[in-house]
Amino acid sequence: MSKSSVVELQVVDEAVAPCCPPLTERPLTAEESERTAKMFKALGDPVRLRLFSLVASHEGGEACVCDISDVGVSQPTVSHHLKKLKEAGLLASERRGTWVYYRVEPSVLAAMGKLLAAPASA
Amino acid sequence: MSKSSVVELQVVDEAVAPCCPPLTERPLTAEESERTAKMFKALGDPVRLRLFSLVASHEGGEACVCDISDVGVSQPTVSHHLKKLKEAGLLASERRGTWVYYRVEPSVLAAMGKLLAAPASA
DNA sequence: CAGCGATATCGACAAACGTCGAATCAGAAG
DNA sequence: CTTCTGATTCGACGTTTGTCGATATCGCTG
Repeated sequence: MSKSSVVELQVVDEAVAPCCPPLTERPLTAEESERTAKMFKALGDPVRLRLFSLVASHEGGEACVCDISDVGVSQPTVSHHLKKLKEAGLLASERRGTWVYYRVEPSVLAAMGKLLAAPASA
Repeated sequence: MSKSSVVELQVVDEAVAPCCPPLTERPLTAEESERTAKMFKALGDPVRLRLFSLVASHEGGEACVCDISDVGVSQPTVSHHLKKLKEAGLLASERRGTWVYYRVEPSVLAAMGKLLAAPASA
């Protein structure tokens, strides 16, 4: 409705929570699992994982949809997957004129990395 | 084809490959995405993620099925999910007498952690 | 061998998912 | 205002997934 609101980079902040000690440290509660699994599930599709890596590795940490649409599926499907990644809290989107840019939510990447961090050695 | 010499804990070695530079470094190829997404997908279910964390955090790095079966689903379902985790290369199983023990495939944990490692965020 | 407890497999079913083409929305440009 | 291009939404479809109860397998033990 509003032509340009204050919020450009909107995310589902519910999923961005600092959830999770390392998996090797203590078992996750049912609730933690529920929340965290959504992120893993979001990366559990080949096309989405590829889109995510395309955004993550793009210069400036963001990428226009038009730059990452060549992943072998139709454009509506790309849009659908980007939406899923956004809903999982992994990506944020911003419209700039004609194009829409996606960028990685950095805190989430760090959180997931920490989650999988191995205790150095056995 | 398996590179392992002394295999007592059998895994699907296809998925254990060292696949993957950090996601922020360069876009994954279609093939890399296909392979890596399977691991994320395996952790993309709440019950499976919980089972995995239960095994990962258990003393000795392994757990008997009987110790981790209380996750709110039926016993066949637990078995089904453990199989999925095994097929994804995340867990290995070993039968010792009456009980079956599962343990985390350590190299895979490290690989996934590296994959999500953030570039120190400037 | 018969029985028992622990896991795994099977078969079925509802729900969720990935995909597409068609239609719609949002800015930019004539 | 009309048109054009980029992106999202909609509706439909076949496939995959998570779950269960019933059944089978494996090892131990009497």
